[in-house]
Amino acid sequence: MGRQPCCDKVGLKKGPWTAEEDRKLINFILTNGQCCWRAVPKLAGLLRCGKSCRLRWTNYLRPDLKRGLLSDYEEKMVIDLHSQLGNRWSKIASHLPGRTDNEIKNHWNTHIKKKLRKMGIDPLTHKPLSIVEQEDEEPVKKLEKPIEQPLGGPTSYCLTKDSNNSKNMSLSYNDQLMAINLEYGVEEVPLIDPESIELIGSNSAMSSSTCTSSNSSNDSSFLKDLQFPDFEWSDYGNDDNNNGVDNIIENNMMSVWDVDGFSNWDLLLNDDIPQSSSTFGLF
DNA sequence: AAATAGACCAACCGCAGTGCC
DNA sequence: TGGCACTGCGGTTGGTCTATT
Repeated sequence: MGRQPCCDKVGLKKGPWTAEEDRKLINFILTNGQCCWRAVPKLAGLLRCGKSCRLRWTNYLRPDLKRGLLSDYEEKMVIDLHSQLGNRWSKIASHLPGRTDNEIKNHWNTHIKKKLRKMGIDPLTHKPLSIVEQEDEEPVKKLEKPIEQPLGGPTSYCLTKDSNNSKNMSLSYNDQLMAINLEYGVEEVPLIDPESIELIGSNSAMSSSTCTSSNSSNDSSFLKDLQFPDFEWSDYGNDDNNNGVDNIIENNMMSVWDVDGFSNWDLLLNDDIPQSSSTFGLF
């Protein structure tokens, strides 16, 4: 017996989400928390399948998401992690708070892959292309899965803004590694503890540039006005130097992140904190 | 100004994993 | 133990935007 489809697709809407749909979904989750996704569309009055709702929420509507391009530091993290974990995007994303697996995957495919190739590094194996080509000619030697190594280990690269210039491209692999160690130090690529991730609670306006969706129907400006009480849609990941962490500390921000993603929301919702409260929950 | 190509990214698809009955 | 429901994940698609011709 075949498996039932995740939802009855007849009459269900597909494609880009409208602002109205976003609003409904956010209001529903803020009011009720996350329950079984299958029931969400019905209860929220949406003509979407539960899966679509979950995806929309986790990849776009969650208030703890950073928007905007990945910083150099985040890119380096992604490369390091990819060298250890391969295409396990969700695992990689778990080390980059505020970033989704989808976002990282897209960024990898559209930016990082190209940069690595320009540097003469094979994005699949994280080895110099010359070596990979040699190995391709020797089919006996099978390419192995990237070996698990500490972050900052020999498969990490220096991928700074000038990594595209010919100077860097001409570096040997060993020189590149040396450059990495000089720039960051081998021990210096920390894993970010998810528990330490916090969100801005100030009232500064969200810059429009943080609304990166190119889809006009996804105009998320309304998100600012939504029912997250005095909640700041974070743009701390959007600054040039990724000094967001500093901003977070300076702004006395509060943790909204949790391992399971939502226990804090649940706390908020269950504790009868008034919607008008300027305290966005202290955890 | 229009056409085309390439880049980007949100969303979809289908399979795998997990937990419950 | 097997079937089912549900969630999570990674690969892929397709629409939109931007740059180039």
